[in-house]
Amino acid sequence: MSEAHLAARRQQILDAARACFLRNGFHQTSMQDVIREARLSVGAVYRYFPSKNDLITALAEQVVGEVVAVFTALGAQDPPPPLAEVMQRAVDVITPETGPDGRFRLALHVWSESLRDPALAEFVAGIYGRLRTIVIALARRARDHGELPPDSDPEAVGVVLLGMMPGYALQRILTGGPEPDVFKAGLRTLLARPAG
Amino acid sequence: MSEAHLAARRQQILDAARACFLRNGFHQTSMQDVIREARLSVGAVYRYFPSKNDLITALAEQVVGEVVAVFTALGAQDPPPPLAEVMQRAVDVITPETGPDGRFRLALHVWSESLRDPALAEFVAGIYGRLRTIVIALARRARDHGELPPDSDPEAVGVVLLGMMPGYALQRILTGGPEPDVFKAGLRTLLARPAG
DNA sequence: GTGTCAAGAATGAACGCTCGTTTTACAATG
DNA sequence: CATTGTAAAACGAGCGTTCATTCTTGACAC
Repeated sequence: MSEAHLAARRQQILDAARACFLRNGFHQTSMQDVIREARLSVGAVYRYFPSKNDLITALAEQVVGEVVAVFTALGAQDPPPPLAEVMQRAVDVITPETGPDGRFRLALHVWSESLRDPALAEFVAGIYGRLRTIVIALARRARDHGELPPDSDPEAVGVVLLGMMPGYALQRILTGGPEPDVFKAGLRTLLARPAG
Repeated sequence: MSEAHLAARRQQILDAARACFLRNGFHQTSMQDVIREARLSVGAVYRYFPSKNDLITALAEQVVGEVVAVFTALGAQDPPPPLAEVMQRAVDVITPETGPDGRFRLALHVWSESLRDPALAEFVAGIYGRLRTIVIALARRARDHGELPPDSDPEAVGVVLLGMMPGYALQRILTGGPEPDVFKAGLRTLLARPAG
Protein backbone atom coordinates (compact mmCIF):
# COMPACT_ATOMS: atom_id res chain seq x y z
CA MET A 1 0.00 0.00 0.00
CA SER A 2 1.20 3.48 -0.80
CA GLU A 3 2.59 5.51 2.00
CA ALA A 4 0.29 8.34 1.00
CA HIS A 5 -2.68 6.08 1.48
CA LEU A 6 -1.61 5.27 5.01
CA ALA A 7 -1.15 8.94 5.83
CA ALA A 8 -4.53 9.72 4.33
CA ARG A 9 -6.24 7.05 6.42
CA ARG A 10 -4.51 8.37 9.48
CA GLN A 11 -5.69 11.86 8.69
CA GLN A 12 -9.18 10.56 8.00
CA ILE A 13 -9.30 9.16 11.52
CA LEU A 14 -7.88 12.35 13.00
CA ASP A 15 -10.47 14.44 11.16
CA ALA A 16 -13.27 12.27 12.46
CA ALA A 17 -11.88 12.47 15.96
CA ARG A 18 -11.60 16.24 15.70
CA ALA A 19 -15.25 16.52 14.76
CA CYS A 20 -16.32 14.26 17.61
CA PHE A 21 -14.09 15.88 20.19
CA LEU A 22 -15.29 19.33 19.18
CA ARG A 23 -18.85 18.23 19.79
CA ASN A 24 -18.43 16.38 23.06
CA GLY A 25 -14.95 16.77 24.44
CA PHE A 26 -12.40 14.03 24.81
CA HIS A 27 -13.91 11.89 27.52
CA GLN A 28 -17.52 12.17 26.50
CA THR A 29 -16.62 10.89 23.06
CA SER A 30 -16.47 7.12 22.75
CA MET A 31 -14.27 5.21 20.37
CA GLN A 32 -17.44 4.00 18.71
CA ASP A 33 -18.32 7.61 17.99
CA VAL A 34 -14.99 8.21 16.29
CA ILE A 35 -15.15 4.93 14.39
CA ARG A 36 -18.63 5.71 13.15
CA GLU A 37 -17.65 9.23 12.13
CA ALA A 38 -14.60 7.91 10.26
CA ARG A 39 -16.73 5.27 8.50
CA LEU A 40 -14.19 2.59 9.38
CA SER A 41 -14.16 -0.58 11.39
CA VAL A 42 -12.91 -1.05 14.91
CA GLY A 43 -9.83 -2.90 13.80
CA ALA A 44 -8.85 -0.29 11.24
CA VAL A 45 -8.83 2.53 13.75
CA TYR A 46 -6.91 0.52 16.30
CA ARG A 47 -4.35 -0.33 13.68
CA TYR A 48 -3.43 3.36 13.42
CA PHE A 49 -3.92 4.42 17.01
CA PRO A 50 -3.27 1.75 19.62
CA SER A 51 -5.34 3.52 22.26
CA LYS A 52 -7.76 6.36 22.72
CA ASN A 53 -5.14 8.34 24.56
CA ASP A 54 -2.80 8.12 21.59
CA LEU A 55 -5.58 9.49 19.46
CA ILE A 56 -6.16 12.38 21.83
CA THR A 57 -2.47 13.18 22.05
CA ALA A 58 -1.87 12.99 18.31
CA LEU A 59 -4.81 15.24 17.55
CA ALA A 60 -3.97 17.73 20.27
CA GLU A 61 -0.40 17.98 19.03
CA GLN A 62 -1.51 18.42 15.45
CA VAL A 63 -4.01 21.14 16.21
CA VAL A 64 -1.83 23.07 18.61
CA GLY A 65 1.09 22.66 16.22
CA GLU A 66 -0.93 24.24 13.44
CA VAL A 67 -1.65 27.22 15.65
CA VAL A 68 1.99 27.79 16.50
CA ALA A 69 2.97 27.50 12.85
CA VAL A 70 0.64 30.32 11.88
CA PHE A 71 1.94 32.60 14.59
CA THR A 72 5.53 31.80 13.82
CA ALA A 73 4.94 32.92 10.26
CA LEU A 74 3.26 36.06 11.56
CA GLY A 75 6.26 36.93 13.73
CA ALA A 76 8.80 36.21 11.01
CA GLN A 77 7.55 38.76 8.50
CA ASP A 78 10.30 40.74 6.85
CA PRO A 79 10.50 43.63 7.16
CA PRO A 80 8.74 43.51 10.54
CA PRO A 81 5.54 45.58 10.54
CA PRO A 82 4.60 47.86 13.42
CA LEU A 83 3.55 46.13 16.61
CA ALA A 84 -0.05 47.24 16.44
CA GLU A 85 -0.29 45.92 12.92
CA VAL A 86 1.06 42.49 13.80
CA MET A 87 -1.36 42.19 16.68
CA GLN A 88 -4.27 43.17 14.50
CA ARG A 89 -3.24 40.58 11.96
CA ALA A 90 -3.16 38.05 14.78
CA VAL A 91 -6.74 38.94 15.61
CA ASP A 92 -7.71 38.29 12.02
CA VAL A 93 -6.02 34.89 12.17
CA ILE A 94 -7.66 33.97 15.45
CA THR A 95 -11.19 35.10 14.71
CA PRO A 96 -12.24 32.31 12.31
CA GLU A 97 -10.58 29.77 14.61
CA THR A 98 -13.07 30.66 17.34
CA GLY A 99 -15.98 29.54 15.16
CA PRO A 100 -17.88 26.27 15.49
CA ASP A 101 -15.14 24.21 13.84
CA GLY A 102 -12.27 26.45 14.87
CA ARG A 103 -9.08 25.13 16.31
CA PHE A 104 -9.26 27.33 19.39
CA ARG A 105 -12.37 25.52 20.49
CA LEU A 106 -10.45 22.31 20.59
CA ALA A 107 -7.73 24.17 22.44
CA LEU A 108 -10.13 24.62 25.36
CA HIS A 109 -10.40 20.86 25.65
CA VAL A 110 -6.65 20.50 25.26
CA TRP A 111 -5.97 22.96 28.06
CA SER A 112 -8.37 21.15 30.33
CA GLU A 113 -6.91 17.77 29.47
CA SER A 114 -3.35 18.98 29.94
CA LEU A 115 -4.11 19.46 33.63
CA ARG A 116 -4.49 15.68 33.78
CA ASP A 117 -1.93 14.44 31.29
CA PRO A 118 1.66 15.46 32.14
CA ALA A 119 2.94 14.61 28.66
CA LEU A 120 0.32 16.83 27.06
CA ALA A 121 1.05 19.54 29.64
CA GLU A 122 4.72 19.50 28.70
CA PHE A 123 3.89 19.77 25.03
CA VAL A 124 1.52 22.68 25.56
CA ALA A 125 4.02 24.46 27.77
CA GLY A 126 6.65 24.08 25.05
CA ILE A 127 4.35 25.60 22.47
CA TYR A 128 3.57 28.49 24.76
CA GLY A 129 7.27 29.07 25.30
CA ARG A 130 7.92 29.34 21.58
CA LEU A 131 5.10 31.84 21.15
CA ARG A 132 6.52 33.77 24.06
CA THR A 133 9.92 34.21 22.46
CA ILE A 134 8.29 35.33 19.23
CA VAL A 135 6.19 38.02 20.86
CA ILE A 136 9.05 39.18 23.08
CA ALA A 137 11.19 39.66 19.98
CA LEU A 138 8.34 41.69 18.50
CA ALA A 139 8.21 43.87 21.59
CA ARG A 140 11.95 44.44 21.49
CA ARG A 141 11.84 45.54 17.88
CA ALA A 142 8.89 47.81 18.65
CA ARG A 143 10.82 49.43 21.49
CA ASP A 144 13.88 49.95 19.31
CA HIS A 145 11.71 51.59 16.66
CA GLY A 146 10.22 54.01 19.14
CA GLU A 147 6.78 52.36 19.36
CA LEU A 148 7.34 51.66 23.03
CA PRO A 149 9.15 53.70 25.68
CA PRO A 150 12.92 53.14 25.55
CA ASP A 151 13.00 51.94 29.16
CA SER A 152 10.27 49.35 28.71
CA ASP A 153 11.02 45.68 29.23
CA PRO A 154 10.32 43.61 26.07
CA GLU A 155 9.68 40.48 28.12
CA ALA A 156 7.12 42.27 30.28
CA VAL A 157 5.30 43.79 27.34
CA GLY A 158 5.58 40.50 25.45
CA VAL A 159 3.80 38.38 28.05
CA VAL A 160 0.98 40.91 28.22
CA LEU A 161 0.61 40.85 24.44
CA LEU A 162 0.73 37.08 24.42
CA GLY A 163 -1.97 36.94 27.07
CA MET A 164 -4.28 39.05 24.93
CA MET A 165 -4.53 36.45 22.19
CA PRO A 166 -6.08 33.50 24.09
CA GLY A 167 -7.97 36.11 26.09
CA TYR A 168 -9.59 37.34 22.91
CA ALA A 169 -10.27 33.83 21.67
CA LEU A 170 -11.86 32.86 24.99
CA GLN A 171 -14.21 35.81 24.91
CA ARG A 172 -15.25 34.95 21.40
CA ILE A 173 -15.84 31.31 22.17
CA LEU A 174 -17.64 31.77 25.47
CA THR A 175 -19.73 34.84 24.64
CA GLY A 176 -19.69 35.21 20.88
CA GLY A 177 -18.08 38.65 21.18
CA PRO A 178 -16.43 41.04 20.80
CA GLU A 179 -16.38 41.93 17.15
CA PRO A 180 -12.84 41.79 15.74
CA ASP A 181 -12.93 45.46 14.79
CA VAL A 182 -13.78 46.50 18.32
CA PHE A 183 -10.93 44.48 19.76
CA LYS A 184 -8.57 45.84 17.13
CA ALA A 185 -9.59 49.38 18.00
CA GLY A 186 -8.72 48.67 21.61
CA LEU A 187 -5.36 47.30 20.54
CA ARG A 188 -4.62 50.41 18.53
CA THR A 189 -5.48 52.64 21.47
CA LEU A 190 -3.09 50.78 23.74
CA LEU A 191 -0.30 50.13 21.24
CA ALA A 192 -0.29 52.84 18.61
CA ARG A 193 0.29 55.76 20.94
CA PRO A 194 3.69 57.41 20.65
CA ALA A 195 6.13 56.40 23.36
CA GLY A 196 5.89 58.56 26.48
CA MET B 1 -31.92 18.17 61.50
CA SER B 2 -30.49 21.63 61.64
CA GLU B 3 -30.42 23.66 58.51
CA ALA B 4 -26.77 24.43 59.15
CA HIS B 5 -26.03 20.72 59.12
CA LEU B 6 -27.60 20.32 55.72
CA ALA B 7 -25.67 23.26 54.32
CA ALA B 8 -22.46 21.94 55.82
CA ARG B 9 -22.98 18.51 54.27
CA ARG B 10 -23.69 20.09 50.95
CA GLN B 11 -20.53 22.10 51.15
CA GLN B 12 -18.59 19.04 52.28
CA ILE B 13 -19.63 17.28 49.11
CA LEU B 14 -18.82 20.30 46.96
CA ASP B 15 -15.37 20.57 48.54
CA ALA B 16 -14.69 16.92 47.87
CA ALA B 17 -15.91 17.29 44.31
CA ARG B 18 -13.71 20.32 43.79
CA ALA B 19 -10.64 18.41 44.90
CA CYS B 20 -11.46 15.47 42.63
CA PHE B 21 -12.37 17.59 39.62
CA LEU B 22 -9.18 19.61 40.00
CA ARG B 23 -7.18 16.40 39.87
CA ASN B 24 -8.93 14.60 37.04
CA GLY B 25 -11.46 16.84 35.36
CA PHE B 26 -15.20 16.33 35.38
CA HIS B 27 -15.59 13.24 33.27
CA GLN B 28 -12.54 11.36 34.43
CA THR B 29 -13.77 11.70 37.99
CA SER B 30 -16.24 9.04 39.01
CA MET B 31 -18.97 9.48 41.57
CA GLN B 32 -17.15 6.90 43.63
CA ASP B 33 -14.13 9.20 43.69
CA VAL B 34 -16.19 12.08 45.00
CA ILE B 35 -17.99 9.88 47.49
CA ARG B 36 -14.73 8.48 48.81
CA GLU B 37 -13.20 11.95 49.07
CA ALA B 38 -16.25 13.23 50.94
CA ARG B 39 -16.17 10.22 53.28
CA LEU B 40 -19.84 9.63 52.70
CA SER B 41 -21.99 6.90 51.26
CA VAL B 42 -23.48 6.75 47.80
CA GLY B 43 -26.98 7.52 49.00
CA ALA B 44 -25.92 10.49 51.08
CA VAL B 45 -24.35 12.23 48.13
CA TYR B 46 -27.31 11.45 45.89
CA ARG B 47 -29.62 12.95 48.48
CA TYR B 48 -27.97 16.33 48.00
CA PHE B 49 -27.21 16.15 44.30
CA PRO B 50 -29.60 14.07 42.22
CA SER B 51 -27.07 13.53 39.43
CA LYS B 52 -23.45 14.01 38.59
CA ASN B 53 -24.35 16.80 36.26
CA ASP B 54 -26.07 18.69 39.04
CA LEU B 55 -22.91 18.36 41.05
CA ILE B 56 -20.80 19.70 38.20
CA THR B 57 -23.15 22.59 37.58
CA ALA B 58 -23.46 23.55 41.23
CA LEU B 59 -19.71 23.51 41.73
CA ALA B 60 -19.00 25.38 38.53
CA GLU B 61 -21.49 28.08 39.44
CA GLN B 62 -20.10 28.41 42.92
CA VAL B 63 -16.50 28.68 41.79
CA VAL B 64 -17.15 31.04 38.91
CA GLY B 65 -19.47 33.05 41.11
CA GLU B 66 -16.69 33.55 43.64
CA VAL B 67 -14.43 34.84 40.91
CA VAL B 68 -16.92 37.40 39.68
CA ALA B 69 -17.60 38.57 43.23
CA VAL B 70 -13.95 39.39 43.75
CA PHE B 71 -13.70 41.33 40.52
CA THR B 72 -16.93 43.18 41.16
CA ALA B 73 -15.49 44.38 44.44
CA LEU B 74 -12.32 45.41 42.64
CA GLY B 75 -14.24 47.47 40.13
CA ALA B 76 -16.43 49.12 42.75
CA GLN B 77 -13.64 50.76 44.73
CA ASP B 78 -14.39 54.32 45.76
CA PRO B 79 -12.74 56.52 44.81
CA PRO B 80 -11.74 54.63 41.68
CA PRO B 81 -7.96 54.17 41.48
CA PRO B 82 -6.03 54.66 38.24
CA LEU B 83 -6.55 52.04 35.58
CA ALA B 84 -3.05 50.63 35.79
CA GLU B 85 -3.44 50.22 39.53
CA VAL B 86 -6.72 48.33 39.28
CA MET B 87 -5.26 45.98 36.70
CA GLN B 88 -2.23 45.32 38.84
CA ARG B 89 -4.47 44.57 41.80
CA ALA B 90 -6.36 42.15 39.57
CA VAL B 91 -3.09 40.37 38.83
CA ASP B 92 -2.48 40.02 42.55
CA VAL B 93 -5.94 38.54 42.97
CA ILE B 94 -5.52 36.12 40.09
CA THR B 95 -2.02 34.87 40.84
CA PRO B 96 -2.80 32.64 43.83
CA GLU B 97 -5.85 31.31 42.02
CA THR B 98 -3.59 29.83 39.35
CA GLY B 99 -1.86 27.60 41.93
CA PRO B 100 -2.51 23.89 42.40
CA ASP B 101 -5.80 24.42 44.24
CA GLY B 102 -6.66 27.71 42.58
CA ARG B 103 -10.07 28.45 41.20
CA PHE B 104 -8.78 29.36 37.76
CA ARG B 105 -7.60 25.79 37.27
CA LEU B 106 -11.13 24.60 37.70
CA ALA B 107 -12.19 27.34 35.32
CA LEU B 108 -10.27 25.55 32.54
CA HIS B 109 -12.47 22.51 33.06
CA VAL B 110 -15.57 24.70 33.22
CA TRP B 111 -14.74 26.38 29.92
CA SER B 112 -14.22 23.04 28.28
CA GLU B 113 -17.41 21.63 29.70
CA SER B 114 -19.41 24.69 28.72
CA LEU B 115 -18.80 23.80 25.07
CA ARG B 116 -20.93 20.71 25.74
CA ASP B 117 -23.50 21.93 28.24
CA PRO B 118 -25.67 24.78 26.96
CA ALA B 119 -26.92 25.67 30.44
CA LEU B 120 -23.39 26.00 31.72
CA ALA B 121 -22.43 27.94 28.61
CA GLU B 122 -25.19 30.44 29.26
CA PHE B 123 -24.10 30.87 32.85
CA VAL B 124 -20.48 31.41 31.89
CA ALA B 125 -21.46 33.88 29.19
CA GLY B 126 -23.49 35.82 31.72
CA ILE B 127 -20.56 36.02 34.09
CA TYR B 128 -18.33 37.22 31.31
CA GLY B 129 -20.83 39.87 30.40
CA ARG B 130 -20.89 41.24 33.93
CA LEU B 131 -17.12 41.42 34.03
CA ARG B 132 -17.20 43.15 30.68
CA THR B 133 -19.43 45.97 31.88
CA ILE B 134 -17.21 46.45 34.93
CA VAL B 135 -14.04 46.78 32.94
CA ILE B 136 -15.65 48.99 30.32
CA ALA B 137 -16.77 51.34 33.08
CA LEU B 138 -13.19 51.39 34.32
CA ALA B 139 -11.94 52.27 30.86
CA ARG B 140 -14.46 55.09 30.55
CA ARG B 141 -13.40 56.61 33.85
CA ALA B 142 -9.76 56.27 32.83
CA ARG B 143 -10.43 58.09 29.60
CA ASP B 144 -12.30 60.88 31.38
CA HIS B 145 -9.39 61.28 33.78
CA GLY B 146 -6.88 61.62 30.97
CA GLU B 147 -5.30 58.19 31.36
CA LEU B 148 -6.44 57.26 27.88
CA PRO B 149 -6.76 59.36 24.72
CA PRO B 150 -10.02 61.36 24.69
CA ASP B 151 -11.09 59.76 21.42
CA SER B 152 -10.59 56.18 22.62
CA ASP B 153 -13.53 53.80 22.81
CA PRO B 154 -14.08 52.48 26.36
CA GLU B 155 -15.72 49.33 25.07
CA ALA B 156 -12.78 48.57 22.79
CA VAL B 157 -10.19 49.17 25.49
CA GLY B 158 -12.33 47.28 28.00
CA VAL B 159 -12.51 44.05 26.04
CA VAL B 160 -8.75 44.11 25.55
CA LEU B 161 -8.21 44.63 29.26
CA LEU B 162 -10.69 41.88 30.05
CA GLY B 163 -8.90 39.52 27.74
CA MET B 164 -5.63 40.08 29.52
CA MET B 165 -6.88 38.55 32.75
CA PRO B 166 -7.69 34.98 31.65
CA GLY B 167 -4.74 35.30 29.30
CA TYR B 168 -2.45 35.87 32.26
CA ALA B 169 -4.07 33.07 34.26
CA LEU B 170 -3.72 30.67 31.34
CA GLN B 171 -0.03 31.38 30.96
CA ARG B 172 0.51 30.82 34.66
CA ILE B 173 -1.41 27.55 34.71
CA LEU B 174 0.02 26.07 31.54
CA THR B 175 3.64 27.21 31.85
CA GLY B 176 4.14 28.31 35.46
CA GLY B 177 5.01 31.82 34.33
CA PRO B 178 5.30 34.72 34.05
CA GLU B 179 6.12 36.19 37.45
CA PRO B 180 3.41 38.63 38.56
CA ASP B 181 5.88 41.50 38.75
CA VAL B 182 6.92 41.00 35.14
CA PHE B 183 3.33 41.01 33.94
CA LYS B 184 2.57 44.05 36.05
CA ALA B 185 5.54 45.87 34.55
CA GLY B 186 4.15 45.15 31.11
CA LEU B 187 0.75 46.47 32.18
CA ARG B 188 2.31 49.69 33.43
CA THR B 189 4.16 50.18 30.17
CA LEU B 190 0.97 49.84 28.16
CA LEU B 191 -1.40 51.65 30.51
CA ALA B 192 0.53 54.21 32.50
CA ARG B 193 1.71 56.25 29.55
CA PRO B 194 0.20 59.71 29.21
CA ALA B 195 -2.51 59.94 26.63
CA GLY B 196 -1.25 60.71 23.17
C1' DG C 1 -34.87 12.61 83.01
C1' DT C 2 -36.66 8.65 80.34
C1' DG C 3 -38.98 6.04 76.81
C1' DT C 4 -41.41 6.18 72.40
C1' DC C 5 -41.64 6.64 67.63
C1' DA C 6 -42.21 8.50 63.09
C1' DA C 7 -39.50 11.18 59.84
C1' DG C 8 -35.30 12.13 58.07
C1' DA C 9 -30.52 10.84 57.03
C1' DA C 10 -27.29 7.56 55.63
C1' DT C 11 -25.97 3.00 54.09
C1' DG C 12 -24.07 -0.20 50.54
C1' DA C 13 -25.22 -4.14 47.69
C1' DA C 14 -26.94 -4.54 43.35
C1' DC C 15 -28.50 -3.21 38.56
C1' DG C 16 -28.24 -2.31 33.80
C1' DC C 17 -25.36 -0.39 30.79
C1' DT C 18 -21.47 1.44 28.16
C1' DC C 19 -16.82 1.80 27.90
C1' DG C 20 -12.04 0.75 25.68
C1' DT C 21 -10.04 -2.99 23.97
C1' DT C 22 -9.11 -7.77 22.19
C1' DT C 23 -10.07 -11.55 19.53
C1' DT C 24 -11.87 -14.17 15.89
C1' DA C 25 -12.71 -15.47 11.18
C1' DC C 26 -12.72 -13.77 6.74
C1' DA C 27 -12.44 -10.76 2.42
C1' DA C 28 -9.92 -7.59 -0.46
C1' DT C 29 -5.88 -5.47 -2.07
C1' DG C 30 -0.99 -4.77 -3.84
C1' DC D 1 1.51 -14.06 0.51
C1' DA D 2 1.73 -10.25 3.51
C1' DT D 3 -0.64 -6.30 4.48
C1' DT D 4 -4.95 -3.82 5.11
C1' DG D 5 -9.53 -3.71 6.18
C1' DT D 6 -14.28 -5.74 7.70
C1' DA D 7 -17.79 -7.57 10.73
C1' DA D 8 -19.20 -9.18 14.92
C1' DA D 9 -18.77 -10.92 19.16
C1' DA D 10 -16.98 -10.92 23.55
C1' DC D 11 -14.16 -9.34 27.50
C1' DG D 12 -13.64 -7.44 32.12
C1' DA D 13 -13.92 -3.26 34.19
C1' DG D 14 -16.07 0.53 35.72
C1' DC D 15 -19.72 3.68 35.20
C1' DG D 16 -24.01 6.45 37.13
C1' DT D 17 -27.82 5.40 39.54
C1' DT D 18 -31.48 2.98 42.40
C1' DC D 19 -33.55 1.14 46.42
C1' DA D 20 -34.51 -1.82 50.32
C1' DT D 21 -32.55 -1.43 54.54
C1' DT D 22 -30.48 0.42 58.78
C1' DC D 23 -29.23 4.04 61.73
C1' DT D 24 -30.00 8.66 63.83
C1' DT D 25 -32.45 12.54 65.40
C1' DG D 26 -35.52 15.39 68.08
C1' DA D 27 -40.25 16.36 69.55
C1' DC D 28 -43.31 14.77 72.83
C1' DA D 29 -45.75 11.95 76.51
C1' DC D 30 -44.99 10.55 80.93
